Parts: sequence; structure tokens; C-alpha cells
Amino acid sequence: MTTPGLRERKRQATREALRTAALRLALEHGASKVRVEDIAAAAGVSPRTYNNYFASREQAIVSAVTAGRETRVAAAVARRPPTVRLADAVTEAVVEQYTTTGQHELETLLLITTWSPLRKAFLDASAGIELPLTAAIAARLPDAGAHTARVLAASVAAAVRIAVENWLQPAGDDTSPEGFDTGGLVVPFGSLTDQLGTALAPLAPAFDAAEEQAHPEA
Amino acid sequence: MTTPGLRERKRQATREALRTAALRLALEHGASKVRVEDIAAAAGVSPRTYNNYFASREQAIVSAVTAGRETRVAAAVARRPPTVRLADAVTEAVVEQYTTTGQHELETLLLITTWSPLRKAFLDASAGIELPLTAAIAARLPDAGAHTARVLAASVAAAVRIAVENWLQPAGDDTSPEGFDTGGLVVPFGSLTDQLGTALAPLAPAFDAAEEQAHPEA
DNA sequence: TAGCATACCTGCGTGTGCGCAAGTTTGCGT
DNA sequence: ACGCAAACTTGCGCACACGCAGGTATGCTA
Repeated sequence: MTTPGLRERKRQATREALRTAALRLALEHGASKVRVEDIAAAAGVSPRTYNNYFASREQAIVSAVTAGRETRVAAAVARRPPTVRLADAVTEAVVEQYTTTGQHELETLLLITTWSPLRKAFLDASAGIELPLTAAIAARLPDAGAHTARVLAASVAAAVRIAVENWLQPAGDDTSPEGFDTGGLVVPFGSLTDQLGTALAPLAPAFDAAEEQAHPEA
Repeated sequence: MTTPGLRERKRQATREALRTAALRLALEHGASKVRVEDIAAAAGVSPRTYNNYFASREQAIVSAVTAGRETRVAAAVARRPPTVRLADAVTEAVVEQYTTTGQHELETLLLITTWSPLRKAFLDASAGIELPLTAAIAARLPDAGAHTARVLAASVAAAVRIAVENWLQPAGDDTSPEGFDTGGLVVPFGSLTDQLGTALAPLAPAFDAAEEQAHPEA
């Protein structure tokens, strides 16, 4: 692993500075009170540059929580031995990464769940696993159809999104009234591990079929 | 005075970081042992960027000492009331700036005098006053010939260079054997104020003549 | 409800940093 | 004295940050 060169290191440093500044300011002053201008100033860059890194004000905040999760999930999949079913490898990898790195501080989690734009951005962030995961799955299915890996990865991302959505079931959200109401507050509904398992289960046959086609067994 | 904008502020910050890093490293490890790469790394930029700011390894070090002197001399000239002779205004301004801001720490001064490439760079730095000084002189001679101010400013720069050169009379330099020999060490020779006065004196008639032509008195 | 102000986000031109490669100088070891 | 290696300096192309201007959403006030 070679050193990425000064340009790339500064890039990552700026990303990280924006992330931490956004989260800090959101915790200090409330998520809805933080302006892009403030985050940029705290990170030492121009507001324009902020939008070169993040497309919305919320992305930087959620990025502080989800940082690197995309590549870690993919790496976790690649780490499983080829002997385990691909469906299991993916599920285990997702659960592993979402449960070990997911729960920073309770305060941060509440910050995200309490403001609906942040919740939305948090859910959208799960789509980020699609590309890295595509590569990891493709490595396991070298002979599969051209788009098989992409479709499977995108499906996993969608399933994860739904799992997290259910987990963060917002109280008073009439489209899913089973949420736990705590006076306007939003609380996790059930265990994240269970939600992920349930959401990913329906995809297992698709993985099995793709694997079957790739390595037709005797 | 408006805020110069983020881009310009970062520029100046980089300049300053390079200056201080260069001086610090030179004091710590010896001037001849400092590589451009080290200075750049300490300032957080690439070696290529160092040479965007300074044309030689020595310039950053001397720049740490002469920082801003160019504009301050010009400002000091502009500050004198129009009633005083231009020749006196310039001389006073030069002496004022070179004696009040010139002597940082003795250690730094020795650093510069002990290594001849640094001495040379230090002397070359005096040419930097030419452009700002041109503007200041031109402001006092609005009706003079097109190049008069430039010529006078360049002459002042040359005179200053000679004054400083005499002041730093290197021991054992055969071209000027009157230096004070201290076993290979280089020591100031006479007072800087005197040297500047002596070097600038021959230019006074030129200033007087230019002023005369600009404001023909009764 | 209409108008207005604030903040967000994006497109575009320009300035600057980075990386690389080439030519040169400097100092050292053979 | 010669060759070699390390360091310096500069030209060039590319990537990124900045500043500005324009279009949109959101919230407040009259």
C-alpha cells in the first residue's frame, strides 16, 4: 500500500475536516441552525468547496457517522472465504459493519433521528454501498451476467435502506404507525440486526441462483 | 480596508508558513543542511509549490527576516510630509525601516552572515524595494520624466545593497580587506545607520534636481 | 396572501497546487 | 580527475479551490 500522495491526502483531510466540523456544529447549535457557510468556515474552505464534497447541507453531518462504511462493507464481503454462501457472506458483512460502527454516541443518533431532513439523508447514504459492493460481488461471480452484480448490490442497498428505515421508525409517521411514540421523539424500533436480517432474507435465493450459475456443482 | 478574500489569505498563510519553517529548520540544523523538500513538508505543501513562492532555497530564509520590508519602506516614504526634501524623506525612511526591523535575533543574523549563499540572497533581497519605492517616489514627482522615479528607486536599492554589503563586510573577503576578522566569522562593520547614510548621500543631488524640475520654486 | 430576505445549490471562468520529467549544479567517493 | 548520486530549479499538464452570478426553496413580515 503506497502513500497516496499529497494531493489525495489533503483531499481526505478536507473531507474529514468538513465532516467533523459539520457534526460538531450540529451538536452544538442544533442541526437546523447550522449553515453551510459556518461548516465551510470551520473547516477552512469556501462554501463553494463544501458543495464540491457534499451535495447537501445534511450529507456532511451523516457522513461523519457513515464515513467509510461503504468500502468497509465491501471489504468485509471480500474477506469471507469463498466456501460460505455469497448470500450469507453479504448478510454477515452488512450486519457486522452496521452494528459495530453504527452506534457512535447516542447523542449523535438522536440528532439524526430528530430532524427529518437528516433522517432522509441518513437513509440515502445507504445507497453509497452500491458501487463498492458491486465490485466485491462481481469478484465472487466472475462468470455471471454483465449486470448481475450491479443488480444484486443495488438490491442489497435498497434492503439495507428499508431495514434502517424500519429501525428508525419515526413516531407519528402515519405510513408506518407501528413506531414507538415517545412524545414526538423518534426511537429505534427493534434491533438493527434483526431488521437487516429480515430485509436481506428475501434476496438470498437470488444470490444462490447467481452463484449456482457461476459454479455449477456436481 | 476590505478583507482580502479566502484565496489571498491562504496564499499569505502559505508564504508565512514557508518563511517560518525555513528559518526554524535553518536554525535547528544549519542553513546548508536544510533541503527544499524539508521546508515544503514542514509547511504542508509540495516542493514544487515552494518554488512557486521562492526561486531559491535561500530566499525563504532571508524572507523570514526581510518580510514586508519592501512595502514598509515605501509606506514610510509616503508618510513623510511633502515639505521635507525627497532625498531626506527617502533616507530617513530607509534608515528607519532597516534599523527598527532589521535586527531580529542575533542568532538569525549570524546564520545569514555565516553562509555565503545566504549572504548573497540577503543582499539580493534589497532589490525588492525597487517596485514599491518607485510608486512612492512617483507620487512625489508627478510631473517628472517617465522613468525618473524608476531610476531613482533602483539607485536607492543599489545603494542600500552596498551599504548592507559593507556592513556585513565578510572577514577574509579580499575584495574588501578592511573587514573585522574574528577567526573566519563575519561581523558587522560599523553602524548600519552610518553605512546607509553614506551610501545614500551621493544620490541626494539627483533627488533635488528631480524635485526642482517638478516644483520650480520662485 | 404577497412580497421580501435568507440560505441553498449549481455552472463557469480563473488562479493555484500538485506531480512528473528534464536539465543543471554540487559534493563525494573512486 | 572522473563518474555518480543527490539536490535544485523550471516547464508543462491536470485537478481542485475560489469567487461570482443565477436560479430555487424556505420562512418571515406587512
